[in-house]
Amino acid sequence: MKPVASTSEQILDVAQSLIVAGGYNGFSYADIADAIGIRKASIHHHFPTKAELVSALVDRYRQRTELGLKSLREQSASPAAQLQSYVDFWKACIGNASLPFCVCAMLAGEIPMLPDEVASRVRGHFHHLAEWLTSVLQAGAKQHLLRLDQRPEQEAQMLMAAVHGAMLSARAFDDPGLFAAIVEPQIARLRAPVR
Amino acid sequence: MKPVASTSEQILDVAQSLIVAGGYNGFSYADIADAIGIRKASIHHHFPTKAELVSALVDRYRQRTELGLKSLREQSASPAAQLQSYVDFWKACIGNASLPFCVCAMLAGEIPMLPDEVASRVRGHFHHLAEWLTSVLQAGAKQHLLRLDQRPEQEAQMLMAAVHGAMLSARAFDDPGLFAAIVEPQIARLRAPVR
DNA sequence: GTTTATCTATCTACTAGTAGGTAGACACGC
DNA sequence: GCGTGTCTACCTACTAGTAGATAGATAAAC
Repeated sequence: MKPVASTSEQILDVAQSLIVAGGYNGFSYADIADAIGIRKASIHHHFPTKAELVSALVDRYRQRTELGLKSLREQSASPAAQLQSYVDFWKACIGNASLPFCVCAMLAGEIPMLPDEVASRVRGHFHHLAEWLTSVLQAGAKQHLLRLDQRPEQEAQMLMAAVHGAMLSARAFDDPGLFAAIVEPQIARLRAPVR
Repeated sequence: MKPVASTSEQILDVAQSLIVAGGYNGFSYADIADAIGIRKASIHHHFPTKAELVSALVDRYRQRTELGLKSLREQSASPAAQLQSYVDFWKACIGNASLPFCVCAMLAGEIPMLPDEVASRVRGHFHHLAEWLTSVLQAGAKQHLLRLDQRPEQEAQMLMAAVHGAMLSARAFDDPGLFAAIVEPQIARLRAPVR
């Protein structure tokens, strides 16, 4: 039996799925209130302003991501396996529609009109993810398990863009399988043995 | 001297730049009215509903894209040069901040909550772009000027995702140069002579 | 052990402002 | 005169956010 989530966690859960569907301006306090059966004012008790709510959401999202990526590095044997696990995570999310888009990718598109406190957190997530990918690629190259055509930082950026672009295409073409079709060859290219 | 644009064109111009900044829910009739110095009601005269306005905008955007891509195929010598010109177009847009994001890429992220008439048009743009890229890649492969690791349709999807992902990263990292840094190696990979 | 005070989470009811959209009048050009 | 475009003035629904009340839990004071 899963313990009942606290109200503030429930609020963040609903807000997350609404943001994934429609971005920062795509949901309202009323939407959340209706979804979990409380009043709008109760949400303001937990998160006084919308900017604070979304900031808290991004903080939680980043904390979970950091935890996930860290345990990935500890559990997965090789850098190649780590990359694959990262991609597999999103493949599963998009496949079963549980989290069919990265919250921060969604928000990043709206950066020009996001409250500063939210925008800077979204940028933080991008920087963190880029660093993680860079270090994995670097380790793989050092062990001669991955073949990089570019500097690790640049390969990391390319991979990240591929992942986010693939999420968008999967949505635009309404084809979850498209995500893997786009991302897998990129991984395969890195994994290919030195020729 | 550039002729003064018609009111409805001005409305679409402003709407486009507002959507590029914040998506479908990131602008209002009032924003447009303020920007071009007319009243909200006048906008409703030209575009009765918001869904119609954005639909017209996407139609115009697609028409311009089709024209641009068609003339690209006619003017540019080789398929490789055509790909490069396509990428250079976006490089310039992002560099001088004139159109630092594809309208349809922005809207595609919000597809789950877009009005149907808008969503289907956005999907149409994605399909059209994928077809154009596919045919260019196919021609390049036939002439042995491009080296494809995957089927042309799949290479087209990969390139498209790279372009959209690169737009997002350029925005998230607030670094226009990042777009080229991500996309150029992908083009270079295709252009590389057969080994 | 009862009283008093404080804290937490919720509620109802409200605010000012904004959303998209409408009705009807006015002016201009063909 | 009729169509086109713009205006003022308005509408209803919804926005984020606030005020103030209530109920229950916790804890300190006597």
